Amino acid sequence: MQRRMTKSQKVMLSAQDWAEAALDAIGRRGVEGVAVEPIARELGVTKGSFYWHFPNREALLVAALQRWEARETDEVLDRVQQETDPRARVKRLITEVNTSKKASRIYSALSSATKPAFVRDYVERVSKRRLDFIIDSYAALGLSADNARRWALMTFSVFLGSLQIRRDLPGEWPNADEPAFAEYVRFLMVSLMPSELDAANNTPAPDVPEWFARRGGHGF
Amino acid sequence: MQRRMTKSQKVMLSAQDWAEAALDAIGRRGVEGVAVEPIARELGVTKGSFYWHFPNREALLVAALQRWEARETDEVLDRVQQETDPRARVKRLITEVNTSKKASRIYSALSSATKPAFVRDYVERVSKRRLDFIIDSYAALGLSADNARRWALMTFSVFLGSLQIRRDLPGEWPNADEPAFAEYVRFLMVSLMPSELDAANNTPAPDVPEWFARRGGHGF
DNA sequence: GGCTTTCCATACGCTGGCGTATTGACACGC
DNA sequence: GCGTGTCAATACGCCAGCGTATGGAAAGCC
Repeated sequence: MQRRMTKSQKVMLSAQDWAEAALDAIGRRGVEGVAVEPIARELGVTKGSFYWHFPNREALLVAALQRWEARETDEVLDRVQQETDPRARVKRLITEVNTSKKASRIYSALSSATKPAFVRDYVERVSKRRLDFIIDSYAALGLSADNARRWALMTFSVFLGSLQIRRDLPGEWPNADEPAFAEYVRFLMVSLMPSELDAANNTPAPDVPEWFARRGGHGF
Repeated sequence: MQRRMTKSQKVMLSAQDWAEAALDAIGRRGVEGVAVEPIARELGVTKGSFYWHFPNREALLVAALQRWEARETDEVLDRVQQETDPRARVKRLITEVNTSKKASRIYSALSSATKPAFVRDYVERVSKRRLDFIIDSYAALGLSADNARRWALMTFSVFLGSLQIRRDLPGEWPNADEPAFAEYVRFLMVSLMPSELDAANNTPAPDVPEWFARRGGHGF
């Protein structure tokens, strides 16, 4: 990628560069930390540059969010969607608990943001798209709609919770190179993957749903 | 609780009142939203009151965080700790996915906060205490240390993830009064509760860990 | 009823970030 | 080369929030 430059070899910034820097700032300082002048300093320019590319700060946030939404849907989901076998796809889904630290920080920063109201819309769309995709993946295993939904909610919860644990308690989470990590992922694999039995009788009896008898139901 | 008042029936604020208002502000506007003058307006006073009770804004944040840490440890954990039977305790733990919306908003706001560095210390302490408690609860079922840790990590992840889903996708989460909610909780109960078999043979074979054979191991 | 303590109001200066206006330096078409 | 368009620096006014200083009202003490 050849960047545009001036004759004196100084980099010319584009709106995309600003949007990317804003996304990075969201990950490091939160949405409130997306301030024009600090980002300009980080980019080595002044805000005179910014207000040529954008009308105001909100427009920068929108650009960053669009960039984020596109990445989270197109890239991440496509990466899993290439798995055609339903079971392999769900397995791939489970291993996604080990996503990049930067991506997870952006996600949770946006998730807890309140001030520009439209941020919540982006978060909601991305989250819903992810959840729906997971539901579809479980449905492809032969589960009923209700059961696919339950499994997907649990798997999505594990995914989101793992991101938070890795950030809040990095010492408690096994490193990707340790054997404990691979063991934990395999543990999740067993716990988050329904058995063929679940896929078979997925017409829940009114009193005893099929998932109830899965492992015997320990007397509750 | 009798509040102190002046003769003209005007409420006298205490430092605790400010800390509580700050905690509320964290839940509604995030840590950055803890601003002295806005909170003063909400409390119906001016910041002249605040700077009598506190030296500066950081002290207010510390007071709010101390209050939060005390509540999250003493209250919440004690509520579960009253269950003496190990199995009942884990079950009680799982139903805790349905905590108050306000508490969950505070937790995630603090979790994604970056600016005052000491916030992370409080979050880490509270999170670690929660996780350790869950680990102990699973260990009380007879699981080995490694297994208790795995189950606890998954359960804690589900708990944290559920909070986030309820906030980001409130429509996707079943309401507490719907039957779907009770069904989902029972589903979690089965999925997050190890079988007696797990508790029995918890000496992992080197090649085939015991959790591997739990449900047959679907060929990975 | 003075005196002190407690709690709050008011007024002020300061800083950081937003947005605008103006000017300037290249690059490019022609 | 000479306008014209592109990108950026500088200077300015504005506002919100922090922290300080000072004054003041009510209550308690004796």
